[in-house]
Amino acid sequence: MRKPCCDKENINKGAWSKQEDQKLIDYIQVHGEGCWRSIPKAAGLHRCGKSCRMRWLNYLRPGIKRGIFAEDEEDLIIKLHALLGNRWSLIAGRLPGRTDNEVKNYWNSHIRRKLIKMGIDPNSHKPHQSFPRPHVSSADHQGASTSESINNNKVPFFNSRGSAATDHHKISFTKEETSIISSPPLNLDLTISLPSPVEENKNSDHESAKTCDVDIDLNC
DNA sequence: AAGTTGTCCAACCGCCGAAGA
DNA sequence: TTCTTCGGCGGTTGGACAACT
Repeated sequence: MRKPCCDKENINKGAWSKQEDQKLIDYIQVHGEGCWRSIPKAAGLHRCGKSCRMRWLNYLRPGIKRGIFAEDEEDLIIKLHALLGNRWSLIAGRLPGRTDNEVKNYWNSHIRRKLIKMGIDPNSHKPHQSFPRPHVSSADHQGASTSESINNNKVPFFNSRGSAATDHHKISFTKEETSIISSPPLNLDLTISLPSPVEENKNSDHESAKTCDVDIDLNC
């Protein structure tokens, strides 16, 4: 039996009060982030260390962007989810100021539903077999790349507005992410363009770099 | 106006992997 | 090598509020 992360006695639960927030902010501003287990006691909070960490990282940390997601953020979440699955921390890492919790909530409450409505399986990002395919008029998928990807039996990325995405995101991935993307079980049906010779040279100059750039052709 | 249902989102829970003893 | 501790992550819950009947 695993020990609880903290003593359940004398531990506050539920919403944080302003005083608690202030205590945590004050403590971290002075001492910095550190041993979360010891922070509650040191800061005079009757909270679990994990709870303090969650509160700080998701709400109190400077630079947190609150409020509704922009269209491009939403589109990026969909695309990243298609690539990474439910790796909310990785996805959030690509959205400056957004937290994994927020991205996860937004996915579950908005995007998931929207995709289902569109007849797209939110897990596989492919048209759901039990759903009727959304009717797409010929005007809806103009552009060679869209029909091309369909002809190539590739599943187009749909953006959050119900149309095929037409932008061209350049996304930089860490080595870990790249290995996730390229691992066989994930059939992600990506169209990845080859780097230009200039970029190739640039990359070879920085072989030790921790990230590599993958141009994902999201034109559908 | 009151009751019911749906939605949102902050917070909790439990599991996992890394690090250290 | 094994055990313990801790931080981090993703899934889930439950309260607050809005929309609907």
